[in-house]
Amino acid sequence: MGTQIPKTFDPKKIEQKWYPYWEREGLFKANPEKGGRAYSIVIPPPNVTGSLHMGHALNNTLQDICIRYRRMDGFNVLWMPGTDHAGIATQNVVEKQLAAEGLTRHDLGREEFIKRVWKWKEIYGGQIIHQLKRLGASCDWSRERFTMDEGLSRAVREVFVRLYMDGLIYKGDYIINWCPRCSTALSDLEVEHQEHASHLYYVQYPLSQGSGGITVATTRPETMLGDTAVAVNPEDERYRELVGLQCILPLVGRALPIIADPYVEPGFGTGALKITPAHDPNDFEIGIRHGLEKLRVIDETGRMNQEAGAFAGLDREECRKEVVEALKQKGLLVKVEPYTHKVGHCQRCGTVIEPTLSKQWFVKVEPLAKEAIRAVREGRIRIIPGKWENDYFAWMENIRDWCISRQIWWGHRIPAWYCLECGALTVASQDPSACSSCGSPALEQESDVLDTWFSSALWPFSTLGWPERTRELEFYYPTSLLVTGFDILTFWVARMIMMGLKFMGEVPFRHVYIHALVRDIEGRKMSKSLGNVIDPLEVIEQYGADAFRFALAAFAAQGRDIKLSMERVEGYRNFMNKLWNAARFVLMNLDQEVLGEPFSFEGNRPLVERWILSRLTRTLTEVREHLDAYRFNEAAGAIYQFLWHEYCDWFLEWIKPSLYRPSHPSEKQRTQAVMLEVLLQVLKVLHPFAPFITEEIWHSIPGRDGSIMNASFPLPRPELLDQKAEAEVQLLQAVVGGIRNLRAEMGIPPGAQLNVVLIPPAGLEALLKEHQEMICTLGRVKDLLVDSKASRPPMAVYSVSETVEIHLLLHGVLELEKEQERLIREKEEIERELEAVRAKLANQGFVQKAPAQVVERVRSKALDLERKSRKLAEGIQRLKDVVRG
RNA sequence: GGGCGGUUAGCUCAGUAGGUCAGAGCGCUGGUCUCACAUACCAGAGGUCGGAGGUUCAACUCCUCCACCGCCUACCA
Repeated sequence: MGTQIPKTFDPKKIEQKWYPYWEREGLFKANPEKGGRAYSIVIPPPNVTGSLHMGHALNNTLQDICIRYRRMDGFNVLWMPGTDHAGIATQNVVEKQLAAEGLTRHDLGREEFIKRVWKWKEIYGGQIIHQLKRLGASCDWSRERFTMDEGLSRAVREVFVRLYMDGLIYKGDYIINWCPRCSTALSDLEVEHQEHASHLYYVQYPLSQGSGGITVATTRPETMLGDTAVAVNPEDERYRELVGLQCILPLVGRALPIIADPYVEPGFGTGALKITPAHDPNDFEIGIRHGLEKLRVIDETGRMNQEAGAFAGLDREECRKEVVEALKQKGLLVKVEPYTHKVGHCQRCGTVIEPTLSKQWFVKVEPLAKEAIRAVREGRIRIIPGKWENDYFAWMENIRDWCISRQIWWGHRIPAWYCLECGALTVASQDPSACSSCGSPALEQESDVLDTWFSSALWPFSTLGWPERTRELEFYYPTSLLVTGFDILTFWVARMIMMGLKFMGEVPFRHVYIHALVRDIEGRKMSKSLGNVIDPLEVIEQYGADAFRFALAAFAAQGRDIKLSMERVEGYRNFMNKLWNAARFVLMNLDQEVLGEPFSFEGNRPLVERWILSRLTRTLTEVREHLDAYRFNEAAGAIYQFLWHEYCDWFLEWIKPSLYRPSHPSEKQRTQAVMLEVLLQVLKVLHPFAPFITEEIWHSIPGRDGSIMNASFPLPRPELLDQKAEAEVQLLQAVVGGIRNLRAEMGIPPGAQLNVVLIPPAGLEALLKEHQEMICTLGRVKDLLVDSKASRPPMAVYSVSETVEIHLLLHGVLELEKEQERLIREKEEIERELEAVRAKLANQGFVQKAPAQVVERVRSKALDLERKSRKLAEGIQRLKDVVRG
């Protein structure tokens, strides 16, 4: 007999064994020179500061499934890995480290600080890469990139310069989102809005002329120090006479014009709005429309500046209190109402954003967005599930210019130089030695760096070597698929599409698969503050990477978030163990001869073999279809169902007698060959989901050369489909099920001997007779009589399954009354069903309008039920006869 | 304010293009250590598919309204 493998599956050992093997053998390596059909994915580069969380785990599991599937299916595959320098996030981490030493980045100076960040990156930055390896990710690590690499930095400069030359990058004074903590500008996307319970303050602004005043409502009284107007709606009757007059800004004494602007909602507050163009985006717009002065009163650190007069030096929050107090004393605070509204916070540090007037660099996105919309509209890119396309369009159609400059140090420094002589700007991809305008060598580079997402936007082509025309670019671009979460659809995906179209003249990827969010079991986002984070590495530690990956795939139904808990992974750990033991069984029952021979699909086969091969074929077809459509859960489910409930529960049990007590050695070996072949195919189809265990089992079967990764992904053979065999087995299963059910209902222990008489309709007699042994084995029957003409045995319990009468002979006394009741209950149930079916058939509309196929199906169901009901009636009658004597 | 999504067995969820789709896993109940597996095997209970209308011969599946929950987004201070 065959090889022995351990009784329970130990994931840890095999994970440690196979990942290094794959790397050593170079099985993840991509080579464009080999040609063939290209299939490529670029990884969404995790932040260097990051460590693996559930989102990464899901994201990369799905990518790995796609990649391994295509690789086995004969594609020339590239999975391009790398990390993102994550400007603000990384700078924050290192600054925190410095703070622990009592230092700030300014103590070090720019150059030293950047050195320090690089040093940090070398030490801690690779963490997530190791974690991805634990998961089994089959990236081509030899190509790993970092967004601050020399090559990628060159791409960044090149893109910046070209966009600038095309007039798509400009610098200007605009109101932007300012984080006083990070001390930098942020794009709109980096601002998170949260509800705040706050107050609405009503403040009286006295008129310059005569008595009276105008009351404005504001949530931010401190900004009044920067007010340069008061606005009302032009349609508002209440204020019509005041428009054109002036009022006095309290506490400051400045005269403010009262203007009319349609933006003002008459119904909100008092209908009068104070205008602070330098600290509110809407006021800014109004300011431009009316040519108002823009007066900054809050500085980079969130404190009031000199313009705030008496309040200068105060923090924003402090100042609010003081202003309110001062107004109260002057009797100008009319009232205060509680008010809840949304306030912008810094995505990275949570500080309240200060909208501030500032000189920044912008990308003019509209022309780029137009092309990007077209690419999706025309189907050159497909977003899956399709509903996300709406979000994409909605965002792209209302897109605003993208603020790309950041006032931090860690990142791609903007390739623009100011001439200290003439003030002209030189933008160049190479460091210039002289001013492009006056030729002076006295140049100073822009100190701002670029938004991190600027370099990420280039990722699909910068990682492939752009701006060089590399073989990689030629062969692997456009990439085949992008797998990502919806949260960065706008941040990243949309921008990659814009940049890809602009600089490669072609979309960056064909498909975008948007996966769900992983939540905790109660549906809450996993977050450190909630303490509900499940660490992927702990899951791997406990249940193994394969079980974890399979679980994630099985939960990845399109359009719904995943609620994950350890218990749910456990079930899939059990599945892995099931596979393990099935393999163990196969190995224990393999003859040497079988291992030597290649499997042949030809020849006459007994029912059970035709059946399992047919079922396998269906499973393979389904798995391919589901994977091609990104229905990972369905694909996983199909494999699970087939392996556990068809291969293990029925096939292996069914063939045991012929393995243990074969009538001919050749039959045994033929069966063994099928048993082995089906297992091998399952291993291959399962490999993308569970790479470690499948590799381990693959190698434990003698005669396998090399990695399962080199095996080809099974192609279904349609000639193996056998509907007749499936129908016949279904009937046999029903009969076995009927016997088991009777036994359980009668409370007969599985050990007890059973005698059974089956009375089938004449047409089924041969089939049942032929498979008496199977029925006996699986139904645990000792003596079985199959005879369509047999008379009903007197002392027996009775059931009808698929028109086959099942009589279970009892040795003891049959409680006739009870048995009668049981049959009556069963009959009633059948009758209820029958009634519904009959009503359907009696409905003229149904019979006339429904497709013939459907009507036929209902008719035959009615016949079946009638037959069953009749047989039950006969059984009941017989019992009555027995009782009478 | 706008948009989107969810509401199916005790729990977590499938149900792809209206008619064997009322399903799975876990949990539960009863019975088994049956020579691959107790991380297992066998059997079973359990849902008028959120509510109300409508379309249709036929609706969990399409339409309308309502309720609750969640998300995204926005220029009502």
